[in-house]
Amino acid sequence: MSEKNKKSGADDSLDVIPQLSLDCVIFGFHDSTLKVLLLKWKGLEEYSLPGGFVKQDESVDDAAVRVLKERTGLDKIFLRQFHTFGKVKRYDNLALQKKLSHMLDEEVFQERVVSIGYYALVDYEKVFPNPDKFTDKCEWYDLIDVPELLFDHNDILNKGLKALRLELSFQPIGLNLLPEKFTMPDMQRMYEAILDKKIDPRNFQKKILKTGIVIRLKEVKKGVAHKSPYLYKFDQKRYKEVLEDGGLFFI
Amino acid sequence: MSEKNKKSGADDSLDVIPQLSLDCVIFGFHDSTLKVLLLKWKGLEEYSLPGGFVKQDESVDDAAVRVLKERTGLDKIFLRQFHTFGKVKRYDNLALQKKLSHMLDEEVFQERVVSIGYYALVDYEKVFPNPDKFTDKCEWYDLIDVPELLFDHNDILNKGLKALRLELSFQPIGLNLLPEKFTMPDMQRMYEAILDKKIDPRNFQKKILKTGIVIRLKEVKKGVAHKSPYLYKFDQKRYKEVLEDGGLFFI
DNA sequence: GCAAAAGTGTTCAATCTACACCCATGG
DNA sequence: CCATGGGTGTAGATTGAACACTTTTGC
Repeated sequence: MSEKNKKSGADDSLDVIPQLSLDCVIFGFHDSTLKVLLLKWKGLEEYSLPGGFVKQDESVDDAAVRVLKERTGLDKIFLRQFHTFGKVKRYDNLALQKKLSHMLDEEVFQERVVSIGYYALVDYEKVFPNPDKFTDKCEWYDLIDVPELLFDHNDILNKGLKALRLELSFQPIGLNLLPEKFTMPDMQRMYEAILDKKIDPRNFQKKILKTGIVIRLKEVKKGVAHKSPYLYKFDQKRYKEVLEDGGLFFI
Repeated sequence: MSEKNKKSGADDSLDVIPQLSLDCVIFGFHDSTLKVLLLKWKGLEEYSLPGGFVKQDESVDDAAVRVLKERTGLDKIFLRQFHTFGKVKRYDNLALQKKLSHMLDEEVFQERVVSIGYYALVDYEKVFPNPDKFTDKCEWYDLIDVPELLFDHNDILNKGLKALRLELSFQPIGLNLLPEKFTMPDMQRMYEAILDKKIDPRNFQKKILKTGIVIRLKEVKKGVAHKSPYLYKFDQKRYKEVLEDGGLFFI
């Protein structure tokens, strides 16, 4: 969605930085799988990442927070800038122009746009997807089901996923991706979904507990079939310490 | 140097992306210390990182290569984008305007600029520092001697250094920072300079040799006092493999 | 009572860390 | 010949990987 332009809009669009956008890869976690939030464009069968332009009086980070809030209703979430995409031709302008001519002016396609990529980790349950004026659907997709996206958004998504996986290796993750109370298997499934590989539950638990980022509660999760698992919550103080120390730990 | 603008220049400047610049933290290595290339501005006692704007018909990466080539004469070097700096006020516009009013138009300071940070690792011996039209000196500085820089360039420098240190932890480094033939102590001193810590020479050698990225030559370095050290060169094929595999190795 | 997921400990291998002495060279 | 930096191996500690059985629950 980032490829709108100051010439295309009307009211809210004269005060943005031209030729510079941002795009967000918004990850959520549900049913043991990693999901991404995609927007379906009006009148098209095609999808893109949520994105937008940077206003003259807001920082790029704030713009990302705004886009995220607009699309998911969430703020105070985990958001990381991971790369800026600056190729001259980030997509086939001509083909795109045909597809989008019903809602964007011609000039939009004459100017290249540099886009700053962010990824976010959000609590799937708390998100209320909310399309914008160019799009009519805003939906979660399983990573493996992600279709071909508009612009170079498949590249952005892949690079964002790579950055997330790398970051996972030396920073704690989960505070914004899991619900407040969660079980150890929940957390393990999150790691497995992100890394796309199986992890041994004994070794996993040992590692996580050693970091001290989680606290076991006195409750167990009831109402599930089979043995009731313990509930945990994050020790936010410790979590932040580990984040800042870069307390390298690998899964 | 990135804060010039299409309005400030004359000939070469109308075809750049407005409000978007790039800045390069150029690291070199000499006398066991890590150096950074800084530019001194004409008529001022102040310094900045080398930087520039992105032309409409070049990619951001190409623009960084160009800036690097202009300032150092080098190409085919190691260059990495590490962060995009997008605060609204990246520096004190008013103070800066006073300092630079003799060579930049007033409007330059009215528009904020977002800057993409790159760091480069170059062979100190092969660089011919070359100031640009805003600057009259282009010199290497020891990291610890870096003065207060213009704009937010101290921030950019620090973040670039941090990114380099992190990258050092899981990627081979040195191909562009050391001369073609080097000794194991040379390489160790490079790591020590970058990480700013002492490393045990036996453990260091073991680790480096295990990765296979260097090949011991049949020659030794002559003409130095004390025992002649062996010379090594990089096994470039293996080096690139390890780079791509992200063959995590820690020092 | 049975099917399915949760919980838990040990062993072995690999890796990391710490550490000290002899050697070769130029001066 | 001596001062200086280069070269090298081992032992102990730590960490990582592999692995299986018992428990609890809902149905």
